[in-house]
Amino acid sequence: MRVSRQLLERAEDALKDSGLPPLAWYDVLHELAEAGEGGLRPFQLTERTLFAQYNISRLLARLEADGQVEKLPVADDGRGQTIRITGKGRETRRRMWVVYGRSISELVGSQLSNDDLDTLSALLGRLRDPPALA
Amino acid sequence: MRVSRQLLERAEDALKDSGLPPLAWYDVLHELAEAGEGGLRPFQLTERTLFAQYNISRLLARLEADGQVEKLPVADDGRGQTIRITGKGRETRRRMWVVYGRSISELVGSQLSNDDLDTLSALLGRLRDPPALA
DNA sequence: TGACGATCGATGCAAATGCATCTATATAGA
DNA sequence: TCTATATAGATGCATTTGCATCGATCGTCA
Repeated sequence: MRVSRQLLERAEDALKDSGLPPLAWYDVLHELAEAGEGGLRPFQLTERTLFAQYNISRLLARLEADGQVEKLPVADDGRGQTIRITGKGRETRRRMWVVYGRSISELVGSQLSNDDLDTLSALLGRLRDPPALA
Repeated sequence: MRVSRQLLERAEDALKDSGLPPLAWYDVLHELAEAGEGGLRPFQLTERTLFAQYNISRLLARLEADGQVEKLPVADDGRGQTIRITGKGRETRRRMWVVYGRSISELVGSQLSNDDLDTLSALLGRLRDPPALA
């Protein structure tokens, strides 16, 4: 927990120092960029990013207000909408990755060998989707 | 990052379900309990917990308002104060640990062997206090 | 078809966080 | 000693989060 908090803080600081938006934006833009032109529904973003539903709702409102994403009605579900990344959004993501990627590389990559990284990744992977608490 | 967020969320949920305060309280109460009767200065808590200075300031105000800690003037520095945990604070920490400790054990302990835990701990340890970003 | 519970997404309000700044005391240097 | 600078901690204000709930549509089942 302490290590993750420290790394997160460093990465956020690096973005801030470069005048870029917070990591949360990156997480969403990244998922949307991977999703391509088809876009994603907000509830899919909620699942993939681990942000709470209301958090995604508001984050998307900010992203839309800033022209990073656009909201499209979805044909077969009157409740829903599809979120698609815009050109500006792709550009933002790219610029954030320059800084974020460098942070990861400096904070993590330079401290551990490739074998270490494989080991760490495997161990942490076993902690994903842990069983529900009793 | 994803794993840490998931674990953190699960632990917070477990505390909430038991009607207990958030993890931040535990972090501070834990440090203060370890410090003993001598207590700690707020800036020491800032260093140890990785909370921002203003965050500690307000967290301590809440803890004091709730009787979990007490603020004492400190002899040799008129600016400062010493924070000491109260009996109630120790009791809160104890009750939180029952739930928090069980979460750790279920979410982490049950997934990894002792050797795995040693390995993980060593790898993460090498990521602590990373070099400043360029 | 009509009623009912479930799901999608938004939002009012309270609490917490982040940022900048402030007050007060301490320390160092002329 | 007097002044300048640094450090400890608090706080006003804007933004974000958390919680509960709402409105709207969907799916199911009588």
